[in-house]
Amino acid sequence: MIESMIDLLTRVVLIMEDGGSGKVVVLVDMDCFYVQVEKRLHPELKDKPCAIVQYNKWQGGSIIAVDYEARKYGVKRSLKGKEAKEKCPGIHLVQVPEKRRKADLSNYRKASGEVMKVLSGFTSVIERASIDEAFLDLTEPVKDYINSNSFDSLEFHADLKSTHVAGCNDDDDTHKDDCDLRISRGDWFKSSCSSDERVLIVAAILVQRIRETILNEVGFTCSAGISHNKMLAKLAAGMHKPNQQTILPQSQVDVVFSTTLLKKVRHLGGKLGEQVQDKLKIECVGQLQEYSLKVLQEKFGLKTGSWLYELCRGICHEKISNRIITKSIGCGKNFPGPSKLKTAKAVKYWLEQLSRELVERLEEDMTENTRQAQSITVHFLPEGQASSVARTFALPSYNTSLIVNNSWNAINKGHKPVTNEESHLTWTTGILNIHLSAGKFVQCGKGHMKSLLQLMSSDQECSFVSASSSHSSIITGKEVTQMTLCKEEREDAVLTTTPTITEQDQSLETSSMNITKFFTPIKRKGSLETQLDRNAKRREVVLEEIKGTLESDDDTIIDNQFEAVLCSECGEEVLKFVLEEHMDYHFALSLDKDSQIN
DNA sequence: AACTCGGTCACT
DNA sequence: GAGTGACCG
Repeated sequence: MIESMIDLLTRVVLIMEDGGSGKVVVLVDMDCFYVQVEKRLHPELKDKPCAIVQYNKWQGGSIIAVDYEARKYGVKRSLKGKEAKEKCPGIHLVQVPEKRRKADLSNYRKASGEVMKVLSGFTSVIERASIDEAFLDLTEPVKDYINSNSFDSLEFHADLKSTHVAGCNDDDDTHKDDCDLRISRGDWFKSSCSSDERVLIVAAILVQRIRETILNEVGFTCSAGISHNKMLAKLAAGMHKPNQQTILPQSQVDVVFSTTLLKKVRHLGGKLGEQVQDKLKIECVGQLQEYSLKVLQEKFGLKTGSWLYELCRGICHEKISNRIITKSIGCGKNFPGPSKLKTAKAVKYWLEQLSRELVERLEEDMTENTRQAQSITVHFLPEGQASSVARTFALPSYNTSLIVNNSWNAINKGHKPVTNEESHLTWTTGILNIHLSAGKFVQCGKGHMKSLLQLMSSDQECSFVSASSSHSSIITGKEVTQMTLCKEEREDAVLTTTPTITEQDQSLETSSMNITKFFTPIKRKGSLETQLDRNAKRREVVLEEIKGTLESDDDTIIDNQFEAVLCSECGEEVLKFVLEEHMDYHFALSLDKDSQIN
């Protein structure tokens, strides 16, 4: 009786101390990720100011990533390469690889996968939040760590030099020492820390271990935020970068929020944040505490109101989903201003390029994740319209022509040509953007991969599916009886297929496995690729491409492809296996000429 | 004559 | 379920 009361009281205190979450949540954020990926590939760039640009013909290209050396000079995302050179003359601008005349981000996606794989060795709950960020739920690993260690043996002298505690003003030298000493000596356990801080400091020891492992196994540094929910973890991660980590305990929320700008909080960086700022005439998150729940709900709606009310007190109920692969795979391209697509020929050309990239990525995805996309959405932005239009159609098989034709029908439908000059149409208005996105993945049933691969590679007639046709016909189709819907979709499934155990289910490790990982980090086979491995892989990729082009496995034909021929257009010597791409280039040039004439 | 090219989620 | 739009970097 007494014991259960004490237990209850303890739980109440715990709830008060951690804002009611009862959880340990971490955000791992790779430092200027694209730059690190390129520097791993080109080690000579290490220690030099660097930025990554997409394309470079116009104003030196658009910057999409900047390292910390170059940031000192004021170089930032969305500047042009040219502007970066002006601010930082010594900067090295690395171009994103191009394939089929468009930016190709697959190097970065693959590197992201390497990181996610390392993370999955430490906890069973991971949410890939973007290509370079993941949330981890370390609640169980922290518990396990504490339970299986007497605190005498715990690493009181753990190297936590790169760990900060938010709210202790680290820029102020007097306070800085206090924070660092408390952690490095381990005094925290004996006295001054609340229980929530203690839990977070144990988490910090684990996160330090995770970050070291990422560095050792895949060669990237990252920063991390350690707190009780996603909002606080994300905020904390941004406080000390690069290659550092920050604890944000519930006890420091008020101090931190008194100076944290509204727009720095996740989801408040856009229009909503502006609205809140304007309607309430406030600048910092903490000031939201002065408003009652009722007032906030009146001004911003029931849901957003209560979200804001809790948010400014450090409370956030956003769930951490357990997913390290994406729910959709897409690719797109802008055709701004003069490069807008004005003819059917041009639109079809780019649909072909985008479809080829998409199918290539979907096929890799099927091999890696044993799942198949069931639908495609084509987004396009007609000139003069404020926003893009989206049309969805079924994807019964990974077939480029099917995607091109259905997309073309969708785009052409509300977009009537005004003239018809010889073989190509001219529109009054152009297309400024096209994006293709595949989704609605279903898991492939085990033991049926072979038949699926055959289905995929078989040279079947392109079966047209009108934009309006329901995808239920696919769901009732034969091939789907061999699959189960993806994990997250299963609850909604009306299908009566036999449930199979998915890869995802199997990858879920028990917490007892996690603890093993923390004590004796296991070197994962294959997680650290050698340069040799990478080269071998690249050769494979090239060979696969050639095979794909030829639709043949004959090695002698492949050998012939390394012969050079003279291009009829420009007279240059071109290897046979890149001839198709080379002719694509001339075709693209001719499209450009067309658009200048029109 | 241009903040790309990805992604996720909420609302209707 | 489809389409639009907000938000992130």
